[in-house]
Amino acid sequence: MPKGHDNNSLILDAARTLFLEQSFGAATMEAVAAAAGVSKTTVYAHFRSKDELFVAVVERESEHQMLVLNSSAGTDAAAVLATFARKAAALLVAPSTIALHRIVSSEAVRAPAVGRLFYANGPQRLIDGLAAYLEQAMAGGQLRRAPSHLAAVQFLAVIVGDLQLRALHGLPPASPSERAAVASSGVKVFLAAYAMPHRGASHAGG
Amino acid sequence: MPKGHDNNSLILDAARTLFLEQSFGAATMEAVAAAAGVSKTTVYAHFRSKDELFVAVVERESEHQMLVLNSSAGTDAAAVLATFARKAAALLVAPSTIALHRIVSSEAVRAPAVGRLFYANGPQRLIDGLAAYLEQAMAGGQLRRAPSHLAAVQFLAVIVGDLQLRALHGLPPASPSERAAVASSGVKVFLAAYAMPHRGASHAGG
DNA sequence: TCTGTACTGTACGGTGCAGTACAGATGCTG
DNA sequence: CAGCATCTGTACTGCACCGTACAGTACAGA
Repeated sequence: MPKGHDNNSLILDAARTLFLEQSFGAATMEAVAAAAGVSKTTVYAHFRSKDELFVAVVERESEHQMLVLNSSAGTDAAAVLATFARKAAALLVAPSTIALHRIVSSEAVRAPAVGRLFYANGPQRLIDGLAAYLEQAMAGGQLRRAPSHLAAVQFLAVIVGDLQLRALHGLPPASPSERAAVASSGVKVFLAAYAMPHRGASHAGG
Repeated sequence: MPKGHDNNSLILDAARTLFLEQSFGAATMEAVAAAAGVSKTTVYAHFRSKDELFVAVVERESEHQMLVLNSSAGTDAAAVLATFARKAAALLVAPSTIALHRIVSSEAVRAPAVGRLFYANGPQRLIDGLAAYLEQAMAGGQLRRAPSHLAAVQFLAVIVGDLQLRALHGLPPASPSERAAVASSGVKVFLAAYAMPHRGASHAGG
């Protein structure tokens, strides 16, 4: 019965909420049990330790960090990227994303495996997905040929700017319009380097 | 006597080391005292609480996150930026920088003031310094006119790519040559958007 | 009705840590 | 030497939390 209403899911949901709202250290197992409407004993019946519960939460949660770009192969790359940029910027500074980054990076010292797990399931996939699209756009002559992985990383970096860092440190969140402005300006910078030149050229990329 | 050998400094140094190596939570006051070669009572004579000690460490430490770009006004902007990029990339992924980001972002939930303190003394200053230089280069006709603060943010973002994020999550550190490659490619992307066009144009920024 | 499984609620052991109390040592100054 | 500030070492309080034990309950199926 992989429904999503069994105690296992209830516990995971409760743990997710508390870990993200507070931190791994500040959230107690008793609070998790209470939030799940379950006894502490039951929590330990499902997860052998707090660490194991943490790993389960991170594993499930980091997969929400994905974003599909429905390329529709023929469409104008600039338009596709602009849309993607807005969505990606919103995702990268979303409260749950920020909270996840916080707790994972903080626990990454104690448990390096958690850090790798998160990065591989979250950011890495996002980058790879984007890189695949860029590769295709390069092959289709819409973008200049260049290492696609590096280009993907640069794209994501330039469209968020410092917004993610600011959010991580608890600075007041950027308004959606500010986010859109940063994302849009970032796309222009990216395209200045990677769009096919109509006339003269100056190359960019690794 | 603002020398740096009084117990106050010894305690700050010890706390810095332990907080950065482990975390705020994992470092105990007894360990701080021991590392400083001082009794726990003395630690409390200098700092009223662990939190106060933490703030003092963050305040002192975040100022090391600075970087001066000796512009020499006339020099080629591309060269200045390339040099700066290498140094900045190294700084941004340096172990102590990463560790500081980790603990601050993690404690920013509990104590938002610490997050703001760190950001203002560290990243913000770096951005502002770079923005001032860009402004000057724009005025001098070396770079296209554009909002300098946004450009500075984009510059820093694109020259580190995902290296800082990877480091935060404990992924194996990038080699100096990889860092240099990412930084150098980032500079090219930045200049593609912000260098003065020699012929035709497509604008970026804003 | 018997049995197995999953859960509840509470109480407790063990541990680790922040912060304090206190008695004594050390050293500086007049 | 007297007086004062600062430091040491140790022992202590108080507390929070992880993880477990245990006695009892709900319920499904044979």
